[in-house]
Amino acid sequence: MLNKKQIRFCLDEMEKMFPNADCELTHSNPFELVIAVLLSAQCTDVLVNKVTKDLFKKYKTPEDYLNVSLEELQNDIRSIGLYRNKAKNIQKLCNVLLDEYGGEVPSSKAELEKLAGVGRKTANVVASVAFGEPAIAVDTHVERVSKRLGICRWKDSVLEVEKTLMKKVPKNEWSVTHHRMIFFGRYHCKAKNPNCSECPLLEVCREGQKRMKKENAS
DNA sequence: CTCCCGATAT
DNA sequence: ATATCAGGAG
Repeated sequence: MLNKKQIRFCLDEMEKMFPNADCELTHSNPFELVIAVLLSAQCTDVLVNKVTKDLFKKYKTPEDYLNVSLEELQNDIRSIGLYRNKAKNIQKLCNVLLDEYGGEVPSSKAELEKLAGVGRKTANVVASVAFGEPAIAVDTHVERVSKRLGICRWKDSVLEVEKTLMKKVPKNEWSVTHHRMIFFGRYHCKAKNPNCSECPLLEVCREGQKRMKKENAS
């Protein structure tokens, strides 16, 4: 496991690599962000943005999503994948926003997590990006990077990864760290061909050193 | 744990 | 062909 000093080194190097890391989901208000993050499950941001470009022109309010049939909404988001669940969840979510929150998106993580299709990760993203609340959303990239570097254990659940990160990263850096880890995972420490040979974190990365050793042997 | 699921990279 | 993508619900 990495010690405090090594983790500090990782965070600083990630900042150098991605000084402008930020949310890459196109949105202009909290409601659009909730929809975008819900759609982003098991799907790339690039594809989500492609779909929401037209979607957000057609649907501005919760009422708009409820004034069409489920089939029509499914069709409008079909290329995203998992579209049946996502369309159903969007309409459920819109009903609750109108019934319980006056059509507005709640700002607390606890309230967000009650919404259909919104789990812990999505709630963390919305609370952090839309409302400035400190949070570390653990998605596939944050999980992979944390485990490869040795910030947490391989067998840890996403919740355990989040707890570890909250403990080891200063609270005022949670949101930026979360975004830097996503960029690092998305563009450098990729799932398939991580660029270990040109990685500034190699000296502290257990997985990177293992991969380099294997590469030299072959 | 399984299922949902199309687009893209490799 | 197959793995992967800002996961969540049952």
